[in-house]
Amino acid sequence: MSSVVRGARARARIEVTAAIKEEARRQLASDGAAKLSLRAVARELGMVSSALYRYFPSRDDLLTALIIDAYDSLGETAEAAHAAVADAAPVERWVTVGEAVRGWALAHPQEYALIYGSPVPGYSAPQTTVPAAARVGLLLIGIVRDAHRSHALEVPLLTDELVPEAVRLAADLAPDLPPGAVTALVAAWAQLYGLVGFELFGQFNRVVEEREPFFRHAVTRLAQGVGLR
Amino acid sequence: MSSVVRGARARARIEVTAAIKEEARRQLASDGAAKLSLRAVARELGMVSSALYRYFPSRDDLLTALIIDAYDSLGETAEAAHAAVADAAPVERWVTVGEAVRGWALAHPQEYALIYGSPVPGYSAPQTTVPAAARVGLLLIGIVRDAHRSHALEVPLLTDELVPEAVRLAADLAPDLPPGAVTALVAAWAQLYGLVGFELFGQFNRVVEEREPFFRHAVTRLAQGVGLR
DNA sequence: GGAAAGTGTGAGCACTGCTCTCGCTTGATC
DNA sequence: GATCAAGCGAGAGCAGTGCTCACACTTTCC
Repeated sequence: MSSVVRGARARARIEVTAAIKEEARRQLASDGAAKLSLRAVARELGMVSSALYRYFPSRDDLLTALIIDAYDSLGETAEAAHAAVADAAPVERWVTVGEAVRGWALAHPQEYALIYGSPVPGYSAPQTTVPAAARVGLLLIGIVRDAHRSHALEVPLLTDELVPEAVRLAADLAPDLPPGAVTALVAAWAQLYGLVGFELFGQFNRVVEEREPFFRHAVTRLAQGVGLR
Repeated sequence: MSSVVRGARARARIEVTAAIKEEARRQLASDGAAKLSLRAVARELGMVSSALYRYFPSRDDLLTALIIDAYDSLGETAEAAHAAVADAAPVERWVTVGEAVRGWALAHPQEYALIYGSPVPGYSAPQTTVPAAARVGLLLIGIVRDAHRSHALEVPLLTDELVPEAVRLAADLAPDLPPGAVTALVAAWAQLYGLVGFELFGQFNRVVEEREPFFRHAVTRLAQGVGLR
């Protein structure tokens, strides 16, 4: 992809594409993914609906673009929050990332639902979304790796029944970490999203009163379970 | 509500209602909640679409009925699995319930997405669903309570910052359990669904290879974190 | 038996995603 | 600099959706 914008037409295309995504994001935030309507977006932008298909070949493609943006926005938020405490103790770094994820989710519920709730049924996220989706995971791996390198990681034990190969990530992204740590890390990663999802989707209504301290407590224990101290 | 079916008309109504739900469930399972169409259900049943509104005043009401059924089906499955190991050690009972939830989710992905994924956007589950939704939670509470009564529960510690009142459940459903146990229980409950959701919605693709032993291991550690032995 | 309530019919409204043809404008090529 | 293809917007149109309403018919209740 060339970074040089060749002419007025190319520049206009970029602007219109951005405007469409912006308006779509607005409608997504206010009404949810199911009610996101191409026609309504076009109407709001003062163009006819068929013109919009010059920019996104289908509704699903527009949604995919929004999903990637959402992953990036979440990843950026988490990375920024983490950067502010990069030199702190591992547990604090972990908790900070967890709280950043929760904060972003509460601020962008529909976008969170789009990426971590049930994927819009009948639609499976294409491969393009993978790199953007991995950002928070990589952040967590980095924290555990740092702890391990400075011998501050208490490696969790593996049950007998669990073969180390169960978590493929070990061989791919974190070959330097012991299997027990990777396993615990992946599980904690998923569990973090369980906590956020339950709060966001109302499962904690009439159950958990003080959400924020509860989350901080739970996510701290999650960090300890991974072996961070 | 009278349990006596008064006449042919009342009996027919029950049958038609059941047939609608059955066909709707079929379409839900095959195409997902978003593509569930009243007209298609009616078509399949050989009736005109407007007739269906005599039974369910709106699409959302039909969805609500399916949600309640799904909660009940999940609860029933979990309870049945638990009953088979009711006399076993607390950890085994816990793991059995967890595996039952996972098994049901894998067998009914769309229904699981309907109740634990993002709720269908623009639609918030009415109060009617609450009792059905609580069944698995009550099961888990029962396991912890039994362990506590037989002095087999290692009560988890609470961090200073977390006030015991944070988890309101303590005062309502399990006043006999210590706050630390209730807090850990609620967190573990949410985390269980994080594990199931990540597997179901593809987040473990290219990450976790051997799903079943991984899940068993993670959910066992979850039980231990609650204090079960 | 007659009034009232319940049930199915078909037309119709407003909306959706998407396609296709038509012209206009832009921009690269000869 | 003229030419010609590619990019773009407009508008009509198709098939589908949720939902409403007036109408007829049937069952139930008084």
